Amino acid sequence: MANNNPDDHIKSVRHSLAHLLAATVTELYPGAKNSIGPAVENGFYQDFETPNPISDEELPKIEAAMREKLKTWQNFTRKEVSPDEARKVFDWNPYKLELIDDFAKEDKQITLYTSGTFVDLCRGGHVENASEINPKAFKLTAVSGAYWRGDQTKQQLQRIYGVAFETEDELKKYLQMMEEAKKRDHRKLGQELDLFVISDIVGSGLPLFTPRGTVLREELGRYTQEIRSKRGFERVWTPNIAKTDLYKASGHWDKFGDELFLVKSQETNDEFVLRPMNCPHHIQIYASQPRSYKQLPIKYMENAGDFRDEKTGELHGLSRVRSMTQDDSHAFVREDQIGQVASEVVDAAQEMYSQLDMKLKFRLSFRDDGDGYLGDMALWQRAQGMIEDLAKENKLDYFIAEGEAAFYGPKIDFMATDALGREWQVATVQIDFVLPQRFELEYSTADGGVAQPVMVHCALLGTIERFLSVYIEHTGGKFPIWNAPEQIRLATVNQEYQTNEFADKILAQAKELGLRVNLDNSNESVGKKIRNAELMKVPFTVVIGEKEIETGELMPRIRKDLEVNEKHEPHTVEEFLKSVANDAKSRVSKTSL
RNA sequence: GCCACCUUAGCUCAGUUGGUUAGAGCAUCGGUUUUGUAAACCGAGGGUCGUCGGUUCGAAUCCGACAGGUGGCUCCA
Repeated sequence: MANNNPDDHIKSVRHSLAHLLAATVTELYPGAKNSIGPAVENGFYQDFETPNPISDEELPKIEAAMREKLKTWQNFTRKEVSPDEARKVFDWNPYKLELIDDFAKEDKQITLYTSGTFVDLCRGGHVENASEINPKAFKLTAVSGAYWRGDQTKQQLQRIYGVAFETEDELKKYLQMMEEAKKRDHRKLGQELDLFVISDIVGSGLPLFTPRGTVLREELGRYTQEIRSKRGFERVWTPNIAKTDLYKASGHWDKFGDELFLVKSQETNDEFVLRPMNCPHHIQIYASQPRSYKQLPIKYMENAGDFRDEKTGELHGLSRVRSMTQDDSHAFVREDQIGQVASEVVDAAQEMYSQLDMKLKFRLSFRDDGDGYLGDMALWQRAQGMIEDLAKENKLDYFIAEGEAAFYGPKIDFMATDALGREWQVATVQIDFVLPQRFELEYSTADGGVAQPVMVHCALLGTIERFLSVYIEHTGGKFPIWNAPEQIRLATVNQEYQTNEFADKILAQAKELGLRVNLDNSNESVGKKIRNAELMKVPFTVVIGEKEIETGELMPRIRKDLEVNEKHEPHTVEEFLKSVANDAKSRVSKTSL
């Protein structure tokens, strides 16, 4: 199918390569059966049942065979067939037979595509001629397992992934981007910059934060609270466990029972749950007193530890953990306040992410027809309508995703784009009519009656751990002054008494200003000390020796990515420290030095 | 949990087809040096080769189980 849209063309190239891969593998591995093979972002894949597992060492061999075969291919020819004809062609392939049965049931026209000697069941979307595929612009990248039709209970197939582009150059660029992503991998930087560790004996998915990593956590945690504090949220503190009854009442027990960590009291035999989320706790604070319409909205926030027993195969650095910290907040509002409160938190998120130098997109996550959602349809529709109105009013860059809702209500999910152009789900705002109902929350109305509040859940960072994984990769570990674990490194030239005395004085002054500063007075060369500070990506390194002692002026060395006005001016100790302290306080990422 | 692959010193990695006391760089420690903007010099310590079991005269190397990790799948309130 000829197409002038370049996006569609590369898709056809990728899809055609999936055919080529299927043709090559079924030939190279007798008995191999291909199932499906679509074009995906940046490339394609094809699933196979194979007599023996294929290992990634075999990919180059397959790739070479693909290039050979490509030479023999010309047109993709299309043929419409009846289900029975198709069954005859694929009598050897149970996956295709299953698909044919499904298509027959749906009364779909069945089409076969032939290229070279390879026939596949396919609805189309190929290049017209195989010569449109650049043999130097694709590469097989990985082999993995994938369930037939994405169903865990079904046969697991071998999936071979490839990437493909129009030109060799684009492929090269893509591979370079992947290299850069590897360099910035938060697990790698987490170790190199000494931010967090994961200990086997503590357990997988349970990251331990070092002093440096803890600074980051706490600076971000403080920021997310400050930004909401300005908007009337009050801090609360609640414990990490609660009786199972709380989660039975909230519905979390049924919804994801096997992901809950259970804790048993040896005294009373009572069962507790390590909390997977904080809403029920906050609800109990709301419910502890009679509330009046005059008090609403009541807004609580807490950077709260949560625990979820994720399956081990799903754990990944800081982005998927078993112990996490949500910068959670819950507003209990009257129905007429939903819009106002929700747009407040949307506004908060926008302020925050612009400060963090990340672009935001908004996904309106609505329910689909499936079950597993609590609350009646009318409530859902009302809430979803409100969310969409809100997105329109705030002129958000949004799209709607059905089936992405929480079980208790629809949400706005915030997708942040990082420095490498990758999108991550971070913040979320959720409107919830269900939990207030389950916990029978109420407030007295102006006319002496009672009404049910609505809950607005919101986490700006999402979880601090997951956000850190994104943020570390976004910044590449070059943190801005305000949250840099170490802001200033003092490097002495020698170990003379006067040098140390002067350095100690600066150190004390800096600490007085609340700066995070370290002194390196080890017996190393100045070059080595600079290098070490540079490797740790410390924003300012200050060499201290005779010159500085004499003049009382410092010549700070500034990390390259920080924008400065007057780089090489000497500054008095006081000027320098105050300016760094100001930049940290106002959370600027460039510096006024 | 499932599929493939991986696990050698604190870190990054060598270690030939199974064959004596398992190596290097960085880091650490000791000494010399007292240093001016990205790596001073010399020396030392550090490993039950992830764990347990098996095959073998002999295992870091081959096989199995378990643990941890990587890439996916499934899941993701």
